Amino acid sequence: MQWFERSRAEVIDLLLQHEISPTTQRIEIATALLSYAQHISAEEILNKVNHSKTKVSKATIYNTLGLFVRKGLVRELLVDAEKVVYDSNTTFHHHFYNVDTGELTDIIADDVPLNAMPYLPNGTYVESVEVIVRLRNHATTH
Amino acid sequence: MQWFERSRAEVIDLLLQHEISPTTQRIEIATALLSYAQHISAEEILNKVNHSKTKVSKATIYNTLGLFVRKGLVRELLVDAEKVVYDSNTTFHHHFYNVDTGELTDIIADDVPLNAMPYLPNGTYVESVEVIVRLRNHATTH
DNA sequence: CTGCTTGCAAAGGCTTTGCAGAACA
DNA sequence: TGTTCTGCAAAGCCTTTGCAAGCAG
Repeated sequence: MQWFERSRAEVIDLLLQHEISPTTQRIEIATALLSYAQHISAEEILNKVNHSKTKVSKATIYNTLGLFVRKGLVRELLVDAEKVVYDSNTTFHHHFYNVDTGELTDIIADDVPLNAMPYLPNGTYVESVEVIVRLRNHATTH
Repeated sequence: MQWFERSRAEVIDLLLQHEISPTTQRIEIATALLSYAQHISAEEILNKVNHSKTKVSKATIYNTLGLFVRKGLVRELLVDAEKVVYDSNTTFHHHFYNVDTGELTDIIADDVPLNAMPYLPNGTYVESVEVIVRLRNHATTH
């Protein structure tokens, strides 16, 4: 699945749809998040944004990411003990994580029949489902 | 699924089975891990162990946990951006994580038909699969 | 002896916080 | 002018590392 670099107007629209006032910094960060690189870490956003005209501080990056997650604009994804990435694709899908290369790719949900949700504890409902399939490369002739 | 407090001999055996030399500290840590509280964090282990006779340093806890994971004695489980827990149940199963209470419970794998693994990237094999179903409590009358 | 283990304390890396100034309505 | 937002620097937290002492074979 590919993403497009969104137009400024599109990004602003998306922010508004999620009840986020579209400040310059937030537009910048959202644009980075929504660009073709779907899975992006806080640090990568920091780099990406600060290569553009608008500079954004670390504090603002982190605060804004937290805000975006709370507002449902992006999904927080735990791939590694020490690695959180943000996923701009909020549709229901899962992930391959290649431990050897660090590569993270989507699995469209329909490919993984995960419909049965039996025995839900009483009084609870499902907020989200996270499936991470950890891959390794086959040992090959070196 | 319930676990038993293992006998010292059992724990040593388990360590040996995983090619881990059973030092005093490792036995202590393994016992904590294998006790009824299946999902336990580094900090909880630290507390648990240091309430026993044998004190173990933080450094050793972390090093030992790393060792155990590498040797396949326990499974590292990412529940929260900032929370890693260790799961002494290494059989194939998944987890409910109640965001409201922090409670973490098992889903036996058979209850979630997750057999299809289509479109595996070329040259890779599945190392592990992690499914976390995030739950919330239904809003009720207060 | 020689190598593996442990533990202390320091270093590290990422994230959050406090607070003052800037931007916006 | 009041509220929201931003950014700097400091603080915090969990985890790792360096290194010396301890222990085991």
